[in-house]
Amino acid sequence: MPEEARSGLRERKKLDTRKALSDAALELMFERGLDNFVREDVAARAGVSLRTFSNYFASKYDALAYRVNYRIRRSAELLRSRPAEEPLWTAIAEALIEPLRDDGVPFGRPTDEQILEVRKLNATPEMQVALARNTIEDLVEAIADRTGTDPKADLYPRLVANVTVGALNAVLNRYVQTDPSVAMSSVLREVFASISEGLPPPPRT
Amino acid sequence: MPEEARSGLRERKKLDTRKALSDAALELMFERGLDNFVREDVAARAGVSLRTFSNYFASKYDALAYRVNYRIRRSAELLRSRPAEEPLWTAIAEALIEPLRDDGVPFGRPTDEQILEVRKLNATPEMQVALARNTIEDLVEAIADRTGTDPKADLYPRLVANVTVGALNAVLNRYVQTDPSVAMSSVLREVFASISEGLPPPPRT
DNA sequence: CCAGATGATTGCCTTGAAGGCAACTTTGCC
DNA sequence: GGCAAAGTTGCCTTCAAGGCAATCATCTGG
Repeated sequence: MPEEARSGLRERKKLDTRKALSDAALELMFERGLDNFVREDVAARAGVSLRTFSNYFASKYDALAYRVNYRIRRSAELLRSRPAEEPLWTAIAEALIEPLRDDGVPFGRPTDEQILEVRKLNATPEMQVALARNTIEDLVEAIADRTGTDPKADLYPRLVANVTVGALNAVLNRYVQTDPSVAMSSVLREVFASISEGLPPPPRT
Repeated sequence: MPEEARSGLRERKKLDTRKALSDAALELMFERGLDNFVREDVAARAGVSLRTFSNYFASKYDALAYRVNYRIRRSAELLRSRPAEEPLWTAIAEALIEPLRDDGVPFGRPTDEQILEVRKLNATPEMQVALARNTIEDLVEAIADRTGTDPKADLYPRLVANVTVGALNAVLNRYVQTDPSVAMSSVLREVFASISEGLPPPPRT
């Protein structure tokens, strides 16, 4: 059972702490830059001990990746509730897009320096690890459910999940690296439509 | 200029050291298990200092990923020399397959325990990242060349490269997770054919 | 409502990773 | 042979990861 779904004071407090730690990490990154704060700073700002930080997140990057990972988990859920007759890649695209809408702008409109920090963050291998962790498996499960395949035995759901994450990474990389004048949602729709057509060679530039 | 292409005693020695470190890491993993050796052990076996290990590889996982990364770089080269009229995904599949043939069986036929170690290794996010690092860019360049797109400005080559790596990861995961009775090359051909058809939902089991 | 059980928080500690710096050694080249 | 460039090494500091046990908060059954 996912932590988000349970109730009770204890569970809610844990969730609050996790979110507080994640937010503190993001704030510190924006204030000081990615390399100018340590886990202890994050713990201090969230009002817990360093050891407690370790109980919640395996690394600074896990804390920074929390929001994104949360969104992808939500996307996996949403994928299950998309209409059954909807084409697979449309369902995947829409499931990925919806949590982006909800999230709004957590820290106000980003300044140029903030965008630069996010770009640096996304480029680090540690961040890539943090993003890969905890998300692929949820997607594999959801896709297996939807397509009636076996997540353990069949290659198919894992393949689709990997392709999905690969595509998402490409779009995110591109989004942060160039001027985000085009809305990410429309880029995502195009990309997944293109995948469902087999990614034919000459792109319409 | 890639390190592999240069000559001279100095360059050759560096290459030898790199390979010795990578091999030592793989041997140690098979002998002791993934979690039962440290970078210092690897350095000792390769006959260099720990500090030198750090000069060659950023992490234990980078050392373990060296062979695979080397193969992928070779695949990127091979992709450029595939016939121009060949469909893109066929060219990619064949370019990925060829280096696998050359490599043979580096450590003899793997035992069950060795397969288990490789499985554990491939499952770690650290390894997934080590695999993607240093290779994606080469693939992006090669794909951009082949498709006449701009690796900086266009989303297309990055998208295809990410999808390729994602698919390769899925196959590698599957390969070590189940009995490798089917040759990897034929699985790769099927997978990329399937991608070029848009990955239609019901897989032929 | 209370007392034991269960789970969370914390401090302490050990191990390992990462990488800057300067001394020293090897290779390349004239 | 000898100088310059590049590779290797030891030493060092900082940070990360996580086991263990004590303490504290929440939960649950009587």
